[in-house]
Amino acid sequence: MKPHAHKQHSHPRQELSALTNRLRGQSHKITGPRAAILEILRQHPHPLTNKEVLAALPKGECDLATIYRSMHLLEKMGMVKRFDFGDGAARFELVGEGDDGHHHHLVCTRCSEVVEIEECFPTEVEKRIATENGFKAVTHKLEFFGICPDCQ
Amino acid sequence: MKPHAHKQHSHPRQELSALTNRLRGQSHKITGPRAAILEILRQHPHPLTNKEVLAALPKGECDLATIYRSMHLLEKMGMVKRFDFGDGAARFELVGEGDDGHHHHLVCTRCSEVVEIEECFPTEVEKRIATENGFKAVTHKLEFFGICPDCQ
DNA sequence: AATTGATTTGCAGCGGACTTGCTTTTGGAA
DNA sequence: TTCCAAAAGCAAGTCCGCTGCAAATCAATT
Repeated sequence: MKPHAHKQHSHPRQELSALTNRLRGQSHKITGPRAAILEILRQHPHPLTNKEVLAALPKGECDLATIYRSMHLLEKMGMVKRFDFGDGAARFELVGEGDDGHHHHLVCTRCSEVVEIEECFPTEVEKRIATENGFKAVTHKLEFFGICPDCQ
Repeated sequence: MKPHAHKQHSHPRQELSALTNRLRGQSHKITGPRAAILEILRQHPHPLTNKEVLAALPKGECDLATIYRSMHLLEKMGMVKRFDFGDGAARFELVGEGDDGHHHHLVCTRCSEVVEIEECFPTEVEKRIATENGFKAVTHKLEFFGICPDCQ
């Protein structure tokens, strides 16, 4: 796996204070580990595994179990979005305020380079699929896989 | 998780002999466990986890490790297609002869009911995504999630 | 039909991702 | 400052999946 090169997220990088305020607003504590994790996510606007977050943290800063628990909290609060690239490790990305974070990626199957993708599955077709099958609250997970320019 | 109800696959159910012939044709042995696994897959034309296959087998018929190994073999031969519903367990489905097995599912997040979906991500858009980013051999994974009629 | 040898199986142990119970620490409100 | 609910650290445990090795087995050959 080579160093990640990514397209930037479309929404502006959030201030750390804005992020901690969102936490505080929900009556959660701003602890050292949580601030550190948010700062790492802020600095890497790309999907990161919990282990990658741990590695990016000043060592000894925080336990891996705490990262797992923090990600659950942030996910439940909608501050972070979970992605699955099919390699068995969940990845998390900061979500902009008021955004739902729904988007997709193009992932290189050789080097794991990740590109953010604007395109999405057509809403009308998804709605038709839902009603045809009587399902409610239908969403989708969609990721693209291929070989990046450097790996061809 | 209630009993699975599914739409039938569009391609006709294959004969077990046709399946074993495909194995034999690639100079693999037709062993008891392999025949039993193929028979289970044939009877359940829906994505099954390895543990579900084991449970469907007459008990003691075969070891879980053998199922893992057989699925790898069948996947490599293109006789089986791997799906990922995001719950941490891979699922496998028989693929028709000459088919690539590419299709998608609508999964109930409450009871895990699975419906096969005909629709697919527009090819032209996928091609555009590939060329715009310089990627080759681009495919996608796409699954839909929602609440099924019974669970609403 | 018996022989034989490479393939396959069963078993058991291992690794990685993720979770959880419990004790200690800590943020932040009173 | 005091105090306590919330959070962190640690360690053990769960679940999925993989692998090394000895024993079993398919199927080719005699």
